[in-house]
Amino acid sequence: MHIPNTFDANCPTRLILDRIADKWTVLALALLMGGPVRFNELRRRIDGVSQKMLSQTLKSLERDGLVSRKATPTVPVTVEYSITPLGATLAATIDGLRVWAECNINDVLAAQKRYDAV
Amino acid sequence: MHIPNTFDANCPTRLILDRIADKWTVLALALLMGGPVRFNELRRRIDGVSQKMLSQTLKSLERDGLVSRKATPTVPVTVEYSITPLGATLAATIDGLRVWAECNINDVLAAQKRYDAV
DNA sequence: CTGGATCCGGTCAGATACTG
DNA sequence: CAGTATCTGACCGGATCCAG
Repeated sequence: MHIPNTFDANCPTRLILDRIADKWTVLALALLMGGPVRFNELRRRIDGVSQKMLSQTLKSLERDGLVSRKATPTVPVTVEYSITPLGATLAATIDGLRVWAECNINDVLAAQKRYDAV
Repeated sequence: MHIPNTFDANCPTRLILDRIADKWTVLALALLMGGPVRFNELRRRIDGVSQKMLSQTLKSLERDGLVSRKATPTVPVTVEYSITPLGATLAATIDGLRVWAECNINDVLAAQKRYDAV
């Protein structure tokens, strides 16, 4: 398995990337790795996400089979989102990105500073 | 090292994600893993990218210290983009995503089909 | 060949209000 | 609590033209 030398508009990589390459998706998946979380709880934990965006993000994740939604008809209703086995494998991959970010953020910021100084 | 339970608007993860969470960035990085590539060559290999978007993407990547740009003053000028050591570590991480995509695209598509059928 | 500058239509995302 | 509906301004990205 090695890197292709072209990326066709609808190769698997592009199809997946077009779907998950937004920050909310990645953040939601990462948080759900810790166990089931309810809607508003998720909203609180992801700083700056609007309820509209979170709603859309979760719906897409559910459609892709990466997250499952369970509503219990209490009053008021409570909804729990949890990661699916498939989603968990993706989240594990994505977590590598988070780790990279935490390890290398300083190098990136330094590079930006150097670049902007010119 | 474990997953945080909140994502602050300017935590490292968010800062990095806000920068690289677009398809062009990821695809360009992946392609540059194979060695230096020139502008138009890159353009051809990434199906559908406009020169404007590619230009912007490469400039951002250069600013972040992930890619280096080398112009040789031939006539006409030729410009070669190559990945930096820092960029290579990110690309390796990102490649995990590409691999995941290729392995699981069918499961995702099947899930979508199931979801849409309802 | 490798871009920058500009214009412009479409989409996205925030704000707000409302529902079960 | 967990969303949906609508409206609107901002931004993105494509097309085109131009320059070094």
